[in-house]
Amino acid sequence: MKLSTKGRYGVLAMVELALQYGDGPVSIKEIAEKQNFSDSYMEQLFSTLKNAGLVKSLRGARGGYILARDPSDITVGEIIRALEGPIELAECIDGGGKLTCVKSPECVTRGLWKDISDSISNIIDNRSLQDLLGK
Amino acid sequence: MKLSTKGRYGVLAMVELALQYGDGPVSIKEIAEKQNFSDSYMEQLFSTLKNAGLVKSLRGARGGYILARDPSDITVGEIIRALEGPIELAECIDGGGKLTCVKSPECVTRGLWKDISDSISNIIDNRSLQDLLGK
DNA sequence: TTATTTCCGAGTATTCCACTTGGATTTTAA
DNA sequence: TTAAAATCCAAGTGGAATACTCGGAAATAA
Repeated sequence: MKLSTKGRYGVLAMVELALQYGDGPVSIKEIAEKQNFSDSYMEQLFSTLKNAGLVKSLRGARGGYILARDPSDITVGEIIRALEGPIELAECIDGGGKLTCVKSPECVTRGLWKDISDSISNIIDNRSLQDLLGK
Repeated sequence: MKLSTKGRYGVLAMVELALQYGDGPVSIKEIAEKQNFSDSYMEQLFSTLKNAGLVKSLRGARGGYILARDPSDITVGEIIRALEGPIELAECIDGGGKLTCVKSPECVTRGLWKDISDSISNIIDNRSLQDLLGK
């Protein structure tokens, strides 16, 4: 059970933006070099982050990205969900119409997966970028 | 971030064994039919579960599998770890020699991944098969 | 006007998942 | 003794997802 690179790279990239918050835009190239990521891959992640409203972009030379809100106001949960989709260990809960769990009502593991998802959410939704840098 | 079918099927299969604990061996065919899984795929999972010491097998006609211990003494954590490997969201912690996280000491996200892993472990290591059936 | 940057859509190599296949062996029951 | 039922074992496979790359177009600062 592992997070994909999207989530991991994404959080680290956002940390980089948080570090330079208030100092103008940071380019993908700079972030990619610092963290040793592929910059064309980073582009994709930032496109997603932008659509999610977590960053703003400035095009052209000297352009780049800045956080859309204060680092204390952006949680890890928002970043991860934007890049990886919702936190659900099994798709037995909400109605995707999948036949995976027809017997969802009587399923004994359903509560288990929900408890785990909730506990993950509880952590990531209560940790901001500021928290990661801070204490 | 989703659990693979190994973990999900595995826990459900073990629940099936727990339900019939004390009534002699249960065959893969029976479990697969009940849960609507592929039985040849189930075979693989049970092979792993057996190597992990969670089930015992009885070969030949009228054979099958039984839990190696009491349902109250087998945790969901043991099952999931046997089938899915260790719970680690990123491989920055223990020394696999991977170059992924050379700067592990100063990595700000390291504590985050660890906190999440710990909270997952806390749930799955404290929930037994008995718990799943019971209350 | 040229460098630099984001933007966008598509393509691709590799890995992983979720199985399947084809047997060999063990045991029970007729 | 033989047939059926079951585990055991190793390998193969198709499809999907991951982790990228590539080729431009558009915007902006110097």
